[in-house]
Amino acid sequence: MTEDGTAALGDLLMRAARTLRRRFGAVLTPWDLSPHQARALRVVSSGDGVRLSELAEALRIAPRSATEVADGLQERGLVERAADPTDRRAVVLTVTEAGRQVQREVDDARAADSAELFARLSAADRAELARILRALTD
Amino acid sequence: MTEDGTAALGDLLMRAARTLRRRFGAVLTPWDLSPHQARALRVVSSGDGVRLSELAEALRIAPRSATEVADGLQERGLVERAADPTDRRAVVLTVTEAGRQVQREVDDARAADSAELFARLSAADRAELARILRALTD
DNA sequence: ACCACACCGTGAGGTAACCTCACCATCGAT
DNA sequence: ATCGATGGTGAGGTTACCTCACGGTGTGGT
Repeated sequence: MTEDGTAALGDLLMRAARTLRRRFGAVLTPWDLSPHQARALRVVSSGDGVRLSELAEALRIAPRSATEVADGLQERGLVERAADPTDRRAVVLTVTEAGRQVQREVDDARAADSAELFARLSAADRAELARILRALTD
Repeated sequence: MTEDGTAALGDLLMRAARTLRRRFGAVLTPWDLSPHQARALRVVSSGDGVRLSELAEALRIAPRSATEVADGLQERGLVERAADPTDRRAVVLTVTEAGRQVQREVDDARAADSAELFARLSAADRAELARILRALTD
């Protein structure tokens, strides 16, 4: 059943991702953000006026936990809570100017780190990797 | 600076790994093991007579935390503690018969799941992916 | 118009998996 | 023989999740 080495393939993928995750975490230290917070900031930055429930879904965490993530970002002044004009139950998160700035910086730093890591691959291999991974995850 | 899309490549890799991790976690539910415990069991199974400090290093956690992982595995009767004959300070972990059995089952289940996931790739693409990932992580 | 019901965010409280610090037993080199 | 380094663990803390319960709000059925 494993003659084609798919188990080993999974290991390789996990290992590569671990390396990436580790580096990503290290990249974030200047801003004192957790990977999760960075991801949340990204979600809020891209969609404008994101509901807490939407954030929870995007981050794949319970709604209650999204509240805490939002708290953390708000304490740092990176996002703001506002009432949703279309639904008075809901709260929408909007990125602040500072948040947008941080998001840009983090994005750049991450891109630079990614570029450094993937530099050991040829351009052709990078394209090939992207194609295969895309095929793998639909 | 991101004209070659390396940042997106990182995203793709993370995403694929997340899928894999999620599935792996799901695969483990019949044995009520956490991914970390499964990994620890694997380490203890492969090397025979593994020190706690070695386990900590393999799992990349603090020595103190390895104690807890070992506790969990020992409570389930999957590993045993024994004195290291060459160093009376040290404790070595050995896998029990039950542990070896569980390890085999988990390994098979994981391989089967991996095979299912990677089945959507052609054999050529699987080989290509393996080659590229290996190049990426040395 | 009413009402039952679903849904939004959050307070309260719990858990799992980490961590650091302090400690004792032991080892190895001087 | 001594003394600094090492191996495991008790004590206690942090973080990032979780579930449950609740008050405020939208919505469809009658």
